[in-house]
Amino acid sequence: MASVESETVSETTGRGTPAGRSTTTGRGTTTGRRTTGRRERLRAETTAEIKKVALELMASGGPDAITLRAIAREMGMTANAIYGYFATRDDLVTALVHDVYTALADAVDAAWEATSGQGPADRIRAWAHAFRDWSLANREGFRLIYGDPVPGYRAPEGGAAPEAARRVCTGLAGLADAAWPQAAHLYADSEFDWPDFDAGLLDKVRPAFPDLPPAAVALALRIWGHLHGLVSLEVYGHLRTQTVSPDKLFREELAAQLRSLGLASGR
Amino acid sequence: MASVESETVSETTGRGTPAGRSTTTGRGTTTGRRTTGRRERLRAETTAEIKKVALELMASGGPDAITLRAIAREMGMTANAIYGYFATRDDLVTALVHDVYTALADAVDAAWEATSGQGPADRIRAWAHAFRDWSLANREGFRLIYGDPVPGYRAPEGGAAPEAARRVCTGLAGLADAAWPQAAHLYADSEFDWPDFDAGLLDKVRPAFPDLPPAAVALALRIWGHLHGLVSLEVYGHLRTQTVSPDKLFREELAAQLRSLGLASGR
DNA sequence: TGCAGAAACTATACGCCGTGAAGTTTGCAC
DNA sequence: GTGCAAACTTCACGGCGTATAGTTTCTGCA
Repeated sequence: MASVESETVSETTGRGTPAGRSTTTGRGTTTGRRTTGRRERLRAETTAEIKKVALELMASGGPDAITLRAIAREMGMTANAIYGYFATRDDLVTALVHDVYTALADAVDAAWEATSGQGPADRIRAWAHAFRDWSLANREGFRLIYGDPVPGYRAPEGGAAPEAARRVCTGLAGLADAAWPQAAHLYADSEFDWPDFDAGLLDKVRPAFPDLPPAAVALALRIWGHLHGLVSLEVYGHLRTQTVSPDKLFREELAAQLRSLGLASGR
Repeated sequence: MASVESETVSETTGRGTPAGRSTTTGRGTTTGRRTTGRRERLRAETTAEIKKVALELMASGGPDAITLRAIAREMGMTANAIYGYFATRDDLVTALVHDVYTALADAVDAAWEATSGQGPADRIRAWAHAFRDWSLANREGFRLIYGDPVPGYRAPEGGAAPEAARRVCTGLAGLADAAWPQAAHLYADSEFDWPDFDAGLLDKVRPAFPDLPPAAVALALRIWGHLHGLVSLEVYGHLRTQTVSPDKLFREELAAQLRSLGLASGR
């Protein structure tokens, strides 16, 4: 189920000086412990609590419920106090997107690792089900990551989301890698070449899977699209107004996908 | 390009009596024209203008920019005046969702009709490209329909969206119908049965395509998922941080889809 | 033709929201 | 023990949806 916990910091400082930078590391007088660390520890704890409360609010009221004032209320603070930790509401949301996306990536990676001894079909099935299961168990998190997170939010250039997305895509490249021996011949006519992909993605994918051609990375992105589409329609409630068996649909999708990859649909 | 124009009414009345119901049709004194119609005409025009302004605001500032106050400002009115036409902001948004979704359905239907003489592969390609082209040309509309439209919006039970979605799904059933002669044998082991689908959907699909089995409807929904996923990732900017060629990806997706449907990929 | 009444609209107000500016407390470092 | 910065509060602004009440304008009928 991979609950969402946070460790990223990405903080800002109070007005005035650029702080969080208690330059000297003075020693405590009597305890022998670095007294310097205390404030920083409190700061880290408060930062973590802000994010924790924000995620709780999100879980119960959707991404829209993430408001500085509500968080502050919950923590017994003033809304403005949060500005000591995040320069702006969007910065907070960006940090949350990072944490939540990381939790998703952890969940699918774990499913992949857990099936390391099995065949490609079973591993791909496990990955895909982990993706869907996480998304349905964390619908609000899914909407935070992939939808319009919060009223006026605009993601920063190149921020947390693309980074985490690349991690997920690297996992998908692993699926393509596993399927490639059987599937390669189907994509011989792919027009993709390395320059078609983002450099940041290739930096992760090519070292991990040195033998994989561009066509396989394109395949990974297409699989991402398939899974994302079905899950997204389900999370946003568009699918349940058409069928009462979205899970059956997902399973048939997987079967068809595996078949079209040339993998025995076994099981 | 199928611009979004509106004709739905879905209005409410001012406080007090349930109006919009000028019961008697009195005749004008001198002109011979029914004077009764005047107010209703003005009313319809104002309703249309509200929606038009709302769509303009959405096009320029995203769904978030749809605020009663902004619309009123644009129209030289007070925000509260809008309550004479829509009981609530969500009602307005619901009307907009209906109009925009209808525009999307019109666009894909038109592409389908325009290729009525051609083979299934070409028709499916045309439909899919119309879907993507409309979505990219109306990104904000796509987000309005498929995302979280506006801060606190919750779609009404069974409202405009499922209805329009069913129309799109019926179009998709047309694709499945076109492909079915070649593709049927691939889905012989489908576990879908009629009760798995929403009755409202079947009411539209089964009369239109009497020979289509449940498996084909499931196929239609899966194709919807494929296309929606890729386009959704693209509209929300998740794809462009991984590849610079989302269009190439979409074309390869279509080629693979057609191949997996047993349709010659011929172009 | 005049008038009751309804429809359309405005004014005011409330409680939310993000955020800026300025003031106050607290605790660490010297 | 004193100075300074970090942490926090208070006050303020403008924007939001919307409820209530008041005002204008048009219409249908006597």
